[in-house]
This record gives sequence, structure tokens and C-alpha cells, in this order.
Amino acid sequence: MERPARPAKSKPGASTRASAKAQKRARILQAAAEVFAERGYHATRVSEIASLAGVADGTIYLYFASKDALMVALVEDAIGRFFEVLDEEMLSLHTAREKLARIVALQLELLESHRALAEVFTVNLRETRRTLRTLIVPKFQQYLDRIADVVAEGQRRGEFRTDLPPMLVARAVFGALDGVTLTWALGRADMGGLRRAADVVARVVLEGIGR
Amino acid sequence: MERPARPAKSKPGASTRASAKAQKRARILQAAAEVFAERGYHATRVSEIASLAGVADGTIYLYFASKDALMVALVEDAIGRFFEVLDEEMLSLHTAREKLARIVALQLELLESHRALAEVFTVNLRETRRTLRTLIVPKFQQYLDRIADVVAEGQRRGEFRTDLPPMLVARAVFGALDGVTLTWALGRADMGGLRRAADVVARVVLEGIGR
Amino acid sequence: MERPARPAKSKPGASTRASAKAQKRARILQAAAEVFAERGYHATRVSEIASLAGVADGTIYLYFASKDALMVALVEDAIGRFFEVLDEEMLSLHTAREKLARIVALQLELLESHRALAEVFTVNLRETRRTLRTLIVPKFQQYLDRIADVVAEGQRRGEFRTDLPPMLVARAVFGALDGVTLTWALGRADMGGLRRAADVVARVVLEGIGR
Amino acid sequence: MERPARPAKSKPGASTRASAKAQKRARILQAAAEVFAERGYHATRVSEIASLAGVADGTIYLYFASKDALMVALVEDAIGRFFEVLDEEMLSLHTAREKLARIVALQLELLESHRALAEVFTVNLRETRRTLRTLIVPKFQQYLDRIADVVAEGQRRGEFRTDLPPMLVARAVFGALDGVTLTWALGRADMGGLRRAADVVARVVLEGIGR
DNA sequence: AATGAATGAGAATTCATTCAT
DNA sequence: GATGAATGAATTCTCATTCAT
Repeated sequence: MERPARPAKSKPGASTRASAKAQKRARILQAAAEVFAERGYHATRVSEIASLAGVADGTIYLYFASKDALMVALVEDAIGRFFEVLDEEMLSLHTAREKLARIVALQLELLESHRALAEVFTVNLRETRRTLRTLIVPKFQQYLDRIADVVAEGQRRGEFRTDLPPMLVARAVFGALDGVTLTWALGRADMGGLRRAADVVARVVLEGIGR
Repeated sequence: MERPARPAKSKPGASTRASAKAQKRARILQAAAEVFAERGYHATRVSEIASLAGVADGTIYLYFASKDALMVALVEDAIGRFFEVLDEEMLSLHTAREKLARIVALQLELLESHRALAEVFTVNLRETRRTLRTLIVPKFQQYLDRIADVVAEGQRRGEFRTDLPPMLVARAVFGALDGVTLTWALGRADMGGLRRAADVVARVVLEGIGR
Repeated sequence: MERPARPAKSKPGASTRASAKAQKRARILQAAAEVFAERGYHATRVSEIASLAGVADGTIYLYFASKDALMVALVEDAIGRFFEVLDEEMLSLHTAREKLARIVALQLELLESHRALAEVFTVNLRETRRTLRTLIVPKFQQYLDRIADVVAEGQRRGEFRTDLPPMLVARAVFGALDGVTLTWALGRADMGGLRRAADVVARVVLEGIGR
Repeated sequence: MERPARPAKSKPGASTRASAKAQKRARILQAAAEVFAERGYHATRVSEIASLAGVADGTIYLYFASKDALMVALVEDAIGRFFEVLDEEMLSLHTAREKLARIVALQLELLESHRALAEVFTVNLRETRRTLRTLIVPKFQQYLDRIADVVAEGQRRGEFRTDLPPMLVARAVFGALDGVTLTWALGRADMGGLRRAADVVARVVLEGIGR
């Protein structure tokens, strides 16, 4: 199940080492996502992650401070990558309708192509202790803010009706995406299922909040 | 596993005893909801529930087979009560629009008035093991079915646009409700917050799926 | 499984009550022997004994101070009854050979006809705590003394060789009886199995296996 | 479940480590025997064994799957060692009389020099659950078979009388040994006590107590 | 840097016993 | 006398984390 995946040619010296380190870190995170999704956060043993990642138990702790930190890193990394793509895509879009539709599509595309992440985000994330949520909730708030910003922009530009509080719309939209992902991940998780869902959610939301 | 209150003729005091038993059971469930919401399912000690309910640790096990069973009972009781109210209310409503709006309002009203339950449903429920989820997921599916039925009914009656798969709409609507409840419960949980959210969600959804 | 067994006609008044009490006590002991033999001392729940005896859990404690006391009473009663029979039979026997052979036969006959007791004596008795054994060991010592007395008597009368310490012989004989009972009870426990064993043990002890 | 010491060529230090592991395992078993004998199986806390063995509680479980498994290993190791000695000694003996006398002597010598084991075998072994006994009973049956084989051999060779079923004799002999060990271990357990008993048991079995 | 053996804190659950009815 | 609901003490085992090698 584990792929050692040491790439053939890499830069010599320090950067090789740095890159080897980054790769091992990534391998551990990947393994963590899979085991968390498969067994749940609490039922996951650190040794299972280590085993799937092909490292010793203790090695995990050279890369992450704790099992909790592993979950935080996993989520923050994924959100970070998502934000990068999102930010870039937003640049080329000009209407709020387009932007909102793209956000919806992008989130579901990402999760559809990373099944394990989909379950981690919709399920396992909520298994973790209150303190841990404290670290992650701000990241989510950032995302809600971005969605709300697009809604507010659409309202200012006359694209959207103005009787709906942007943040409340953002929470509902995020919830809808989370909900379809959850039922998809816990169910058959069929190919293309989330992509189709994105279309439906976008149409309902845009018709619903459109002027 | 519990014996329901015995009906008409029984030894004197029996009905009193049965009712005392039902009351103690309810007290334990209430305590469980509060502690689960406060500390999370895994961080909750059975002894904390017992202490808050004012019974001995062992007494919990005279009413529920395990900590897991306690969570299942908590959720099933709440869903059961919700369904009862829902079914009765649906009788007096005739359009699908009214019905859908009522479902949205009812779910959020119920959870707003039971803050602890709101957190249990949106957060703690997902902390429990796969096997436990197996027991609860069917109950949720029933709820999704009811929502999807109303959507399909609206489509047949010409109230709703027909290009949206009812079950997908149901999943999105449920997700939206779950999402606003989650952000409400994890945030300030201000009075009336969910009631206002119900209005927004209903308007977005009905405009969105309306013809 | 339980036989209420209230006998039809008994003496009126206090003695009736006393006898009813004695019968209930006997029923509890009988139930205890069966459950101990079936499940082992530690695995036996007091409530199982109560259930088999057809009384409430608390009732057990009106007759016996504790689960330990129940085991002590069970064993002492059985040994007491055994001693009564033994003492009477000894009166009519005159040689030490006859006496020893009779002891061997009597012990195995008794245990063969009370399968549960056989297991209680050979197995469950040793499951109990050191303090409990302290109460029972003296009873066993009495038995060893009787056997040793017969051996010493045989030596005085010239029936038995005199180079063997009577108490050591007694311990070996008792062990042999215990051993055949144990293997019988843990095995098929076939009818007549112990009776045949009695004959063999008696012959080995009295004559040896050498030609 | 444990990995036996790896043979010839392995990383340097490996054999040292394997031997350290074997030593720790032995220390735990030794500690277990002592505590079981002292307090009884059920009254023994795993933490007491750990403490006496000088390891942490959890370490016990790196070597044995459970408290039950610890008891099984203890008994099987001891029987295994006994069988090794027994098999070797039997080679140099030629008459069944000699062999039987040697078995008797050897068992009692072994137990006399391992007082704790004597109590474990005669007492604690019977405290364990039915399932555990299932694992150990076959080992005992092997021993009974060996004794019975010697008896049958003696009968074939004309050394022993032929009117006694070998297995029944084996059960009685084993019982006699078990009985003298039990009374010795529960009593003063005086030095040489079992050695003297061996002599008496052998003489009784081979020649009987009759004159 | 990597390993993996060792650590030891921590908690659900059982069940003998009590006592209000 | 009898009941059985309630009590609460008591213990095995797990597993995140450490650290000697």
C-alpha cells in the first residue's frame, strides 16, 4: 500500500535533503488522511499512520508535535492549497455570479478528487477536541468571509438581491456544500456525483439569491 | 431493552414507579446532551453524566447498555419527537412551498430552543464510531426522504422547477440547515439567530427551486 | 428450570415456617452448586443463583452473609452429610482394609451422584480467596485425619506395612480420589465411571500395581 | 505471538537484544508465578506483577496478550521444561517400574524446587475461566498419556498386573501427586517434604500399603 | 535522522451488597 | 419476610508519546 516514491533526480546537497524531508512529511499527511477517513480520528492509531507512511512510530513526532497537530496540519495544508487555486481563479472572473458558481464547483471538485479529504473535512474534523477546533475554526471563518465577500459584492453590483445578510448566505451555502459532500462520502461516493451536485447547488443558490 | 410504562391495571404504585423510571431516564438523557455538548462525546466521562443527572455511575447502565447506546437513544428520541411534530404540522399545510418552509423553520426552531441538542446533532454525532453511525444514519435518511418527497410533490404540482433531482435538493437543504446550526452553535448562539436564519434559508431555497 | 416445590402438608405454625425456611435455604444451596459448577465461582453472578432458586437477589442475603459464605455453607453441608454417612458405615466394619475401601467407594459414590458437587469440590473450591480457604481447609484436615487414623489402625493391627507415614498415605489417597473425580468431571462424566474408578483406586492402594 | 530469538547472522546487537527480551519475558513469568501463588489468580493485579518484575504495566502487554495469556504461558513453559527433562531421563531407564518411580520423583522434585509453581499448578490453575482451561487441559492429557503408556508397557512386559486400566491408574497417580503437592504447598511446605512424599507415593503405587 | 521498545495515565463497565418499600 | 432498584468501588488494557540506541 505504501509507495516509497523517492524520485530519481533531485538537486544535490541541502535542497535534496530538504525536499526529501518535505516528501516524507507529505507522505505522512497523505497516510493520515487515509487512515482518519477509514477509521475515524479517535480510532486511528498513530502507529497505523506510521505503518502506512512507511516510517517508524517515533518518526511521526519528528515532523508533527502530536496526533492533533497532524490533523491541524492536514486541514490547514488542504485549505491553503484550496485558497491558492481559488485566489488565482477568482482573478479571471468578473461577475459575482461567476465567482460564486466557481467557488461551489471548485470545492466539490477538490473533494471529489480527494475522497479521503472529503471524509476528513465533513466527519473527522468534528471528532477532535474543542481546543483543536479552536485552531481550525479561524481557517473556516476565512473561507466564510470570502464567500460572504462575493455575495456582498454581488449585492453592491446589483447582481444579487439585497435583503439577505451575506454572512448568513455564506453559512447556508457552505452548509449545503458540506451536506452534499457528507452524504456523498458516507454513501456510494460515485464518480461525478459531486460534480453534478455542484451544478444543482449553484443553480439553486444563484436563482435563490439572484435578483 | 427498557420496559415501557405498563398500561391500565397494575399494582398500585406501579404507574408511579414507571413514571419515576421514565423521569430518571429523561434526566439522564438531558444530562448526557449537556455534557456531550459541553465537552464532546469522547471527552465526556460517564461519571460526569451520572453526576449531573444525580445518579450513581452504575445506574446509567440500568437504563442504557453503554455510552454509545446513550448517544443513540438521545438522538433517536429527539428525532422521534421532531417527526411527531412535523407529521402533525404537515397535515394542515397544502402547498409544497408552505411545507418546505415549515420544515426549515421547524428544524431550526427546535434546535434553537435546545442548544445542547444543536451541538450534539451538528458536532458530537460525528464523533461516534462507524458502527454507531450505522444505527443513526437510517434515521437521517428518513428525514432526507421526507424533504425529497415534498420537493417531488412541488415539482408534480408545478410549484417547483423540475430540472433538479429532489434528493440532491434535499441533501443541499439539509446541509444548509446543518451548516447554519453548526456556525450558530459554535459561535455566539444568539437568541433568534436561528429563527432569522430559517427565514433566509427558506427564501433562498424557495426562490432557487421555485418556478 | 426452577421447581417451586412447596410440599403439600407440613406441620402447622412455627415449625412449618422453620421448615419452609430450611427448604428455601436448601434450594438456594442447590442452585448455587449448579451455577458454580456450570460457570465457575467467579463467573457466577449472585443474581443467577437467585434466579435459578426462584428468589429475589436480596433474598439470598437473608440466608447467607455473602457469596463466599454461600460457598462455605455449600461445602460444609456436603462434608457434614458425608461424615454422617461415613461414621455410621464405619461402625459396622472391622478391618482397616474394609474401612479404607469403603471410604474410597463412599466418596466417589457421593460425588458421582452429585455431579455439580463433584465439580465444586475439585475445581470451584480452589477459585476462592485465601481467607475462604482458611475456613474450609480445617474441614478437609478432619477428613485427612480420619483416613490417616484408619491407616494407622491397620498398621497397629498388622494389616498394613508400617514403613509408610499414615498422614502421607492419607494425602496421597485423597489426592488420587480428587484426581480421578476431577478428570471424570471435566471429561465425559460417564455413568458408573467413578464407581469403577473406586475399585481400581482401592486395589492400587491396598495391593499396588506391581505383580 | 512472540518472535523467537533470531538465529545465526543478524545485525550486531540483535542477539543481545533478543536475549534481553527473553530475559525480560522470563522475569515477568517468574513474577507472575510468585504473585499468583501469593494472592491467587483473580486477586492478583497485573500492576503487582509488573511492579515485582520491575517493568511498567503496559510492558506486560508487549510480551503477553492478556492476564490469561500470561497464565497459559507460565503453565505451558513449565510443562514444556518438565517434558524435556522427563524425555531425556526416560531414555536411560529400562523397566516400567523404574520409569514410573522416576516420573513420580521428577514431578515432585521440580515442584519442590519451585514452590510458587507448585501452588500455581495445584490451585491457581483451577481459578481460571473455562476457556483458559481449554488451552491447558490438552497439555495435561499429554502427561496422563505418558504415564498411562508406562503403565501399559509394564503390563505388557509382565512387570505390572494387568487387571487395572492404564489410564485410570494414570489419573489416580497424577491425582496422588497433585494431592500431596497441594497439601504440602498449603501447609508448611517443609524442605524435603515432597521428596519424602515421592518415595511413599512410588512405593504405594508399585507395592500397595497392604502387608 | 530514524527507530521502536518502553512507559503509565486514564476510564467504561460490572456486580456484590444494601435498604426503602 | 421478600423484593429489586440503586449503589459505587475497583481493575484490565490501550495507545500517544518519549528517548536510549
